Formats: sequence, structure tokens, C-alpha cells
Amino acid sequence: MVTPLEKARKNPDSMKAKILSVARCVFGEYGFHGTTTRMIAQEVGIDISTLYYHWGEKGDLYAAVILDITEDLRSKLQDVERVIHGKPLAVRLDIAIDSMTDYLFEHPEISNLILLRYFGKTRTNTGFDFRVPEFISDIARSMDLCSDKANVSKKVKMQVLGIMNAIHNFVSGEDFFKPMLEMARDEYIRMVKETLKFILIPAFSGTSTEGR
Amino acid sequence: MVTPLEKARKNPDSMKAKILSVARCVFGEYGFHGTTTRMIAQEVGIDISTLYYHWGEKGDLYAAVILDITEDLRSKLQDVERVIHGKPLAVRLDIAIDSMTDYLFEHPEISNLILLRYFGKTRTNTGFDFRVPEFISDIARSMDLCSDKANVSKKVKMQVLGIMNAIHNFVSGEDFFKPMLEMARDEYIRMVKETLKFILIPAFSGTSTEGR
DNA sequence: TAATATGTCCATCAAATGATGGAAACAATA
DNA sequence: TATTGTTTCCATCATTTGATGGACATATTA
Repeated sequence: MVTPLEKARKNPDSMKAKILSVARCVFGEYGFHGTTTRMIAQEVGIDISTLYYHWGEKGDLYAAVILDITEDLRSKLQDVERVIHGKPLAVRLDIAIDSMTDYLFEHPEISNLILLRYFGKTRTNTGFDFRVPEFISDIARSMDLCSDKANVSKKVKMQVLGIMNAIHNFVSGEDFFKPMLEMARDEYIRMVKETLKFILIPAFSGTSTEGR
Repeated sequence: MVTPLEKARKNPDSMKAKILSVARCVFGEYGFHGTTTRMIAQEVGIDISTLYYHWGEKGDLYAAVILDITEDLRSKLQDVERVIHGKPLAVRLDIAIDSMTDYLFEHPEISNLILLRYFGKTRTNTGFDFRVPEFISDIARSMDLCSDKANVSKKVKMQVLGIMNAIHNFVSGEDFFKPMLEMARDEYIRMVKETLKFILIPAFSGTSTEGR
């Protein structure tokens, strides 16, 4: 059995995929309740009923969007893991921050959607599960922040959440922070990386291992 | 001329204030579009038209809510500033994190509303301005992160954003992270403080002043 | 008490929104 | 070409939602 999402991911030129792609951005900008099926349809340039034909009800499309970005993010994290493998911790962090920041600034809807799911509730419970827990442990292991690879401690999970959220915040808050700080996009992205490294690296690369 | 918001803040037992208080929480949970005037009215236990009588249209109530939490936050920041004044940087950060974290966990709708405004757009532009920029500079000065008190550098502003957002994230994400980490509320709050200090303090209290 | 102002609710409206049935267009295949 | 299956759009529905007018109630004041 092949799901609609798998179909869409397999055929990037199909109407299903086009709708999904637009839905990612619109849901990411306005959130679940702030987005209407008409907004998405109009952005794609199709009738609203075509959207329903391909994806069923609004909640189903939203669920597909979340799974879609989750898959993208998981894949990207694996890439990064391969690159940083074996390097010293400070270097791993440096590379990971650069790489993830660049990637997320290219696909800001990923950060948007993740943060909106963290911080905003939907009236009608969309139900499906979000695979953050695995992510957290995966990142912890790839960062080599945990001594016991099988059982990542709560402490380390909190630290990883802190790292990931810090990145998502600056990516997702771009439209708010950038004008506020009177920066162009290039400068903003550069400053984001610099700030993230300034804040995150000392905590993890200090001589003390007290926090671990 | 006294605004409706000032009236409400002056008379905490008035219907205006009750509605405002409930609106803070509901808007904080579901965001602007996820909240209906009926939800708020029902939570207060009044008819919807009573709500409109006191606050006018939905966007006006929302604007009042934002100004209300902004005022609360500004006031709290001033309190904290007085307490930490003159102390060494690491101590200032330690106290500020404890104090702000406790306060925001008591009023999580403040963090919710701020983050939803950062990361989510409203379809109909609610227009009014949000006084974050001043905040940022105020915090930077009170933290004594900036050498030039009059003109806070972009670098420092980014760092302050990073600090504030880190706190808001853990407060606002409680309902998502806490079950995920299988923690009770007390434990979660304790771990949040610990993690925040672990991540933030080394960056600012290191011997190097490179980041400033 | 009479008169006025303030506050609350009921009934209702118009627009927006999620969703669907069915006709038409298009593509694939025998 | 005729047949069948797929895709798209138009018209429409039922509900939800923001918003309002007017009746009723409750306080305030003359």
C-alpha cells in the first residue's frame, strides 16, 4: 500500500506534489487555522475541489505536510551526521550549525511548521504523532553528547532541544527580527550563525564536563 | 483620554478585565485565527455580544492582549533589573534566568503570545506595533552586555534575542516537551533552568570577550 | 420614585470556510 | 475510433464565525 505522501514524494512534478509544496509554505506562514484550503488552491492556481480530490480533508493535507518536512529534516540530519562524524566536538558543532542553518534558511517553512506545532494548539486534534523524540536522541548521539548511546539522558535531550530551537527561532523569526535589526538577508544569516556559535559552542566545548 | 486597556488594568475585577484575562490565555493557546470570539465568551461565561460591547472587534481585543502582556513583561524586566544591578555578569544571568523562568511559567500565555507573533503571520494585518526593539536594548543594558549604552550593537541584540527566545521556547513548549521527556512539571521547570544556565552562562562569562 | 445611563442577552445577518456531487475535459487503452 | 479511467472545474451546501440591533435588566442619579 502506497500512501498519497509517498506518491507525491516520488513524483515531484505531479499535481499532488505541487499542492503539497505550496501547502508546506502556506501552513508554515499562517498556521493550521490561519490557512484556508482556498488560499492554497489559489496559490497553486487550481480549483479548491482539485485540492480535495488529491488530498482529502484539510487535516489530512496538514498531516501529510508535517510528515513531509519531518522526512526532509531527518534526511538532512543524516547528511550532517555523516560529515561531522569523528571530528572534535567544537568542530562538529561549528559545521552542524553552518550546515543546518543554511539548509533551514533555504526551507524556512520547516522551522515555521515545527515551531508552530510546538507552541500553538489546533482546536481539532489532528492526532498523528510527530517523531521529535527519535530526532532528539539521534542528534544527541551524532553530536556525541551522550556517553550511553542507547539511553540518552533527559539532561542531554533538553540540551539538544535548546540547540535545535535556537536555530529554528532565528530562521522562523526572520521576517520579524530582520527588519527590527535593520539587516539585509545576507547579513542576517551571517549574524545568526555567528550568534549561534557564540552562544552554543562555549557550553559544549568547555573543559568542564559538568553539564554532561 | 483613557483607553479600554487602561480601564481594564485599573479595575481587575471588572468584566473588561475578566474578558481580557481569558482572552490572553485562549489567544495564547490557539493563536489569533485558532481563537474564536465564541470560545473566549464561553470561557468567561458570557454572551458573545457582551464581549463585543466591551472590546469591539476581535482584532482590537487581540491588540489589547498584546499590549497587556507587553506591559507586564516590561514591568517584570524592570523588577529583575533592580535586583541584579551591580552584580557580576555570571550572577546577573543566573538570577535573571531563575527569576524570568519562574515568572513566565506562572504566566505561560506571555511566552506563547510572543512566540506566536514572532513565528506566525495573521492574514489580516492587526497593524499595531510591538515594542520588542526597546526591550532588547533595555535587557542588553541591564545585563551590561554592551559597552556603549546608548547604541546597542546588532551583535548584542542578536545575543539578547537568543537568550530571551531560549527561555520562551521552554516555557511555551512545555505541553509538547514535558510529556515527550516524561517529566512532571516541577522536574521540567528545574531542568529548564539548569539547561538554560548550562547553555547561556559559559558564552557570556568566559574570559574571552570576543563575542562582545 | 422617575429618568437616565450602563451592562447583558437573544435573535439574527452576512461573509468565510470546509466539503461534495456532477458535468466536462483529458488521457490511456482496447 | 470507442471505451474506460483519471483529472479538473463549476455550482452549491451546511457550518462556522465575526459582527450587530434591539429588547430586557440592572445600576445610577435627579
